[in-house]
Amino acid sequence: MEEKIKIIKQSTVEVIEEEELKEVLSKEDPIAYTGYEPSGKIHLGHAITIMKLKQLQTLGFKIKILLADYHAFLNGKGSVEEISEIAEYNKQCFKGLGLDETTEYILGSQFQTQAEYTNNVYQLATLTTLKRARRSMDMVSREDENPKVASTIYPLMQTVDMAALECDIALGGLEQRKIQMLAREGLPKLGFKPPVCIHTPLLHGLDGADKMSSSKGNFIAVDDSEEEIKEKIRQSYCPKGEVEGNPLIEIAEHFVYPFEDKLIIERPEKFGGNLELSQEELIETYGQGNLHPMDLKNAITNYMIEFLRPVREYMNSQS
RNA sequence: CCCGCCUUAGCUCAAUUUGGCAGAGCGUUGGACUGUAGAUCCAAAUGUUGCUGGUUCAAGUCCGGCAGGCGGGACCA
Repeated sequence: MEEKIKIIKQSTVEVIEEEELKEVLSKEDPIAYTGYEPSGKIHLGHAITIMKLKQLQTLGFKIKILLADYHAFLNGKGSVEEISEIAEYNKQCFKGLGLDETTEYILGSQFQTQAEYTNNVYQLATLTTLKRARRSMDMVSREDENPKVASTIYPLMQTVDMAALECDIALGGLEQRKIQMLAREGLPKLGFKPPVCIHTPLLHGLDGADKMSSSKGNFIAVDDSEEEIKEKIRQSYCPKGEVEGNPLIEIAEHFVYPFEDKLIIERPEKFGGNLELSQEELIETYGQGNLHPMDLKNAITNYMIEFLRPVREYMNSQS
C-alpha cells in the first residue's frame, strides 16, 4: 500500500487527498479517468498524463479515457462532427503510447445529453456562481475576447462527468486544478463522492513558453517523424547553465529518467568526451554550465526518437 | 424592438480639419554572430480593409443594406 502510494505520487505535483487515496486503493476495481479535448496533435504534455495512467493500469486500475468532444465544442474548437473525427485519431495515439486493451475510450457526446446527466448539470448550475465557473476556466479556456456562456457550462459538465464515469481518481495536468477543485466542492452537493484528484506538472513549451500547447506549435507530437523531432529540438529554447524552465531538462526528467538510471551523452573528444549522468548529476552539471546545450539537445533527440518509435510504428500500421 | 459606436496583415493598432499608390510595432521566415536556442544586428514575406450594392476619374475613407461585436434605451402597468 505505502509502496503503491509512493509510485502514484512519483512526478506529480499533488494528490488531493492522500488519505482518500488509501481508501481507493483498498477498493476492488478502482477506476481512474482523464478527459482530453480532442486535439489536432497529441504532444508530450498529453503523454505525461498517459504515462501516469499506464502506471495506474499496472497497479490494477481500470482506465477510462474521456474523449471530450462536447467540451472541445463548447471551447470553440469546431463542430461536434469535426471534433469526433479528431477524437478517433487521438485514440490511436493513446493506444500507440501503450495503454492496454482494457482501456475504455468514451466519447463525451455518447452520454452527455442523457436526461439524468443534464439534470445534474442544471442542478450544479444553480449552485455555482458565474465568477467561480469563469475563474475555474482560467487555464483551460480558449482565448476569447467575447467569452461565451459555453465556457461556464464546461466545468459543470466536467464535474458531472466524474460522477457519470464513476471514477475514483481524476487525473489531469495542473491546468485542470481549478475545475477539479470546483468538482470536489460540487459533487457532494449532488450526492456524489468526489474523486481523488491527481495533478501532473505542465511541460514548458519548446520555445520556453509557460506551457506546451497544441495551439502554439511549441510541442513535440507523439507521432512526429524522426526529422521533425530533430528539427524541433534543434530549434528549442535552451539557455546554457539554466535548469529552471528549460524544456529539455524537463523532457529528460519526464521521459528519460523514469526508464533509465543514466542519460548517455555522446560528446566530441574536443569538448570533453562522452558522459553518463544520473538525474542529479545532470541537474548539477548542466546548472554549472559544464554541459553544452547542443550536447544535451543531441542526447535528448536520440532518446525521444526511440521513446516515440512505438507510437510512429503503431500509427503507420493503422494507416 | 429602438438608438449609438466598432470591424484594416497571424496579433495590437496607424492611414491629416477636407476621398488620391494601405503602413508601423510585435510575431513569422531567411541570413550574420555565437559550438544550441534566445538576445542583438541585417534582410524579406504577408492584405477580398467584415460582406454587399451605390456615388465618384478615383472609396479603408462618402451613402444604403446585411452580418458579427460592444454599450445604452425600451418592454417589465
